[in-house]
Amino acid sequence: MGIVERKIRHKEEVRSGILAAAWNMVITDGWQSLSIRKIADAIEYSIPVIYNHFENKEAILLEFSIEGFQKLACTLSRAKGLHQLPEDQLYEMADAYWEFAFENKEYYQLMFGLGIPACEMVNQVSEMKEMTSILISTIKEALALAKNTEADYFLKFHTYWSILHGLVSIEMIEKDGKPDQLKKMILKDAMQGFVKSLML
Amino acid sequence: MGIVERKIRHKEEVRSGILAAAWNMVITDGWQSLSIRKIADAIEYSIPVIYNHFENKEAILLEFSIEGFQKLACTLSRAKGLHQLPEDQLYEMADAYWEFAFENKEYYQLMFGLGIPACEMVNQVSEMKEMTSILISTIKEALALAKNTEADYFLKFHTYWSILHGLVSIEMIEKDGKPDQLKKMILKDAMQGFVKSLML
DNA sequence: TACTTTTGCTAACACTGTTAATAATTTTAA
DNA sequence: TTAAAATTATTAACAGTGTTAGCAAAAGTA
Repeated sequence: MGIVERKIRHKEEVRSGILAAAWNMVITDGWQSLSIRKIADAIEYSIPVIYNHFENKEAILLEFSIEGFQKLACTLSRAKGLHQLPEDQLYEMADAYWEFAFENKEYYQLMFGLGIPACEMVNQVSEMKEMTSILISTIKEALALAKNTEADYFLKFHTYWSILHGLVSIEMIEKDGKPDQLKKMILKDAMQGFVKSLML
Repeated sequence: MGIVERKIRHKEEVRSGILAAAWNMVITDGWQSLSIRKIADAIEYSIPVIYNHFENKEAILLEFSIEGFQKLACTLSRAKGLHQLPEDQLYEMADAYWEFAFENKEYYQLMFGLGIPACEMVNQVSEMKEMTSILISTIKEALALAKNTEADYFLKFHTYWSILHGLVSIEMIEKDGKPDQLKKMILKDAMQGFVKSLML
């Protein structure tokens, strides 16, 4: 008697229906506008049904976040397989990482809690340009000896800031705070690498 | 007649009272739990009064965001002033940037929309470790020739990932998307610098 | 057919940001 | 001093949000 099978099949249909509806809304209007009520509306079930499949809203987000990390891990693995030399692998993986992030913006933003509150704001903040100009002028001075174009400065500035912002972001995401001494070492190491690469 | 002066003084008192109450709540319970109602409650005024001073909730956040960027720009400027050589300035500024971010977590998180939705999640995602291990193993292989400790791998991995995550984050924050070609150049430049620094 | 279990729904709770209409107060003018 | 005007603050509501207790309906079992 495949009755029980039909039941769990139906249950999974509803479950994937929830995810599909949710994903549809995310693609259309972003993570911010995802709501339980709208999902319930889309799947034509009442609200509490959703709570039979997911403990809460965050559980749905977690589902997508896991999916995102799976995809990313897979992408990196494939990229690595294209080369033998670790250097080449690092280039390829960086490329793949970057590509993934922008071809799967929704995933990436969810995975790393990105640009949700300040997204619309940061660009209005003129004070940010002040900060930017301090950084970029120092980069210029650091590269003054060699012959560099304006584009070079821009690239180096971006790298410099990205290292900092990336270090900070990842550190803040991680729950278990590292010892201060280790944190300092991470920063120092990253900066030494950058400055070395600046001086050719 | 200082009547009008008293009025605008009072108005500014209310305004700064709103900000003070808001900041207090942010320090205590984070950005997520900031609410107009709670602010109104704290300053012992009704809700609409807040809308006489700020257009909406985001405007209050914007106020703090601007404050944050001002502080950061000031901090960087002071750090730069401590040295003459641009290399030293870059080190010092990186240090100051880092220090600022973690001594003003609330500011930094707001400024760059950080770790809000996924903060509690990312650490639960075991799939992230899969991605991490791919990266770290490749770093290991890249450094295999020289004699390195486990700590060295860890540091390089952090730098590598931070560059990527930082680049992506900043790119996503910025409203005006750069041309794809330029994006590619930014990534390439950052990666070349990193790999160069890897090879001493 | 009667009982039990699963399943789904209604309705509510406790919140959120925002605003229209109204009352109270204060300032200005007669 | 009194009446009109302008400012200021309030109440009450709208339109949302996530979440859940209690109840009705359907389905499976005896």
